[in-house]
Amino acid sequence: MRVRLEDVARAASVSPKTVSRVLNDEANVSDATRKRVRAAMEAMDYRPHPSARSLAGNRSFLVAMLYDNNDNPASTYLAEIQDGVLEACDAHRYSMMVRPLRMRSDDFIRRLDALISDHHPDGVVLTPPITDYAPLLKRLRERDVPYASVSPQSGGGIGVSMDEQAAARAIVEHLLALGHRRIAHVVGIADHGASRWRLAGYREAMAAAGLPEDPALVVQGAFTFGSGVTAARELFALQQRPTAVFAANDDMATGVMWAAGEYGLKVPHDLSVCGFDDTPLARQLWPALTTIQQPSREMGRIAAQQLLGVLRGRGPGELVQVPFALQIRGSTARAP
Amino acid sequence: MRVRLEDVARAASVSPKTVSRVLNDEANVSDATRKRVRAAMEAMDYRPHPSARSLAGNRSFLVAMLYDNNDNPASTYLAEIQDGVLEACDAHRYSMMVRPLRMRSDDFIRRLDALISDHHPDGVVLTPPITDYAPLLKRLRERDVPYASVSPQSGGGIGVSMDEQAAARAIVEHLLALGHRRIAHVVGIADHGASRWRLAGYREAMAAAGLPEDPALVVQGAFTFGSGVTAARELFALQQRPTAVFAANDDMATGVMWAAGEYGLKVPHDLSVCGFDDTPLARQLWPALTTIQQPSREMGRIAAQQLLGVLRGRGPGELVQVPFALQIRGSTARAP
DNA sequence: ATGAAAGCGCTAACAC
DNA sequence: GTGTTAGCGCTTTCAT
Repeated sequence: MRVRLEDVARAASVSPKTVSRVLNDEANVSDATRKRVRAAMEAMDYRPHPSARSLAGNRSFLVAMLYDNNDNPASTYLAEIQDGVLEACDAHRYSMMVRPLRMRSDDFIRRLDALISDHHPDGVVLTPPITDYAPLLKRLRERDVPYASVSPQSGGGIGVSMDEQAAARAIVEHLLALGHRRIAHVVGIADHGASRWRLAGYREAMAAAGLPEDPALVVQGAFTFGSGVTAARELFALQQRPTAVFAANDDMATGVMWAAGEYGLKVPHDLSVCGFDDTPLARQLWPALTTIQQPSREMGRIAAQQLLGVLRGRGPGELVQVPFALQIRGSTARAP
Repeated sequence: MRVRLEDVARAASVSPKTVSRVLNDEANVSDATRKRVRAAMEAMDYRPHPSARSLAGNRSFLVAMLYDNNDNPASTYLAEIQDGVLEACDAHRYSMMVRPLRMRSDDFIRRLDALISDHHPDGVVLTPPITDYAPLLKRLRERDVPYASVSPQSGGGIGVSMDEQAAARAIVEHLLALGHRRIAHVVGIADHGASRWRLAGYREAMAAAGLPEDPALVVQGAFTFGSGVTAARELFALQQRPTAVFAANDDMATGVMWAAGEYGLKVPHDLSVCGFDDTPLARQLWPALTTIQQPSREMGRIAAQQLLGVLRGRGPGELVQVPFALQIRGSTARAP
């Protein structure tokens, strides 16, 4: 039969309430008692019943991870974040649920409300791009649901972020160091923070090198392979082709490499290409892709840790900054 | 304030128990009453409290999806399955949790036990390769936890499967039709069902074409890009090189294409390459990869539906077979 | 076909 | 520092 809190209490010769206190790391239990209760729990392999706990305590020990499955980033990226979040939740014996939501759908808020009413998560972790969706944030605050964000655009909340602008700058500086001057940039979906930062980093590096911005070299993409192909065709049709292309993510960079093949351009001999994210794909291409590595798994873990800190009453939480790593591979070489 | 079952009962002028009956689709409620109660629920936007429900009813309305995050398949594959499972769970107002587990770890069963004791899932969905891990299945049966499998090797249980052997046969027949005779196969991780079926299909097609098996043309891989590269190098070093390579998944096929580049072999002119799974990568390579498309998302949904059918007392469930689709792309062409 | 009473396993509020 | 009492919101069992 199931071991209940009451059984532990009897075994440790204390009241149920005391066992509850120990279980929840509350104060006002003497060290001796605490130890005795812990031993009893251990010996009996006691597992608190989550439903009883949440019913009585009015908290669910549940964290929901929200993501956009419409114009979402690469599935690898999300999978890694998810693993990180899960890891942190496990460590604190919280459970996690995942919720795909469509930001561009008009019943977004209704679905969010349903999630909250149906499952009562104690908090949520937000992943890009919904990290910056104002109506969502507003609703979460209205309903008093704490949240932590992965790579938010604004700095107000808690969670984790990476200096994407500095990373973009670093990758463009790498191209500049290889002697490239006509460097193009393929932009991501307009309102995503990722797109803005990477574009800003590109501009900053170009300006610092004394290169005036050539609007023809900045083309719009949409984070997909196909949009990379289209953007690259536009670039290759120019009178003065770029000698290097920095795409705002690896998928678009792959599209650029594909289009290069169509145009008979050899990468990296005729054209250097680089991306952003370091998806597994980046290593599998031939030549392998120069890109920026994000510690996605760790970012997921950190965001969840910040949220859990708040839920467990361990202070207000913060926005943690993580480092990036420039991965130089075969797709970039000296300018022709 | 929260609307409770009792409030609905009052509004519909019935007892709480009757509302409960309606909520759970039980018998012994007159149509008129049922309708009235439903209307009241709707009007008040009633949401049953999941914890109260599971505490009193001794069921969690929770489905756990188990996967191996050690030698797991591509993350895209799992992400799609996950989305499908989630879709089915949502439709029946079950919640879903995901659990990475390491099959090759000695505390596997302990972790499984912890999952069951801590979260009390009403059932679990198993994904390859843990679908076939005997100790796991045994423990689930011992603890009376119903499960449904995605692509199990043995036919006893419920879930969903695809005729992978027929698919492998089809892809090899495609190569044969292009005039290839020296067709190599890169095998996946030995004990995975996927590896066995795909190898069996290869053999079957070759035998049917009257080609004796050449052991040198069957090399071991491990489902990873790197293992595809290694396997291909082995093949290209042969006196008589193959003119086509069928790799047991897309990642390995990508490795084969990479190695072909190293050896100066043009795909598909000098060498045809095909894979299995139709990951997004397959379309992004250049040339794009001929492969087998699995309806992963739908498979996840179907597996979950079968499980939910059992949990909801809707009969015993079955092992549903789904069709595959041969995707012919640029990586395969007439034999040189 | 419907209802009354009891209780699932835990925690909140309040004693002491 | 510890215990007592009364629920949390639902389902069970057993009446009727």
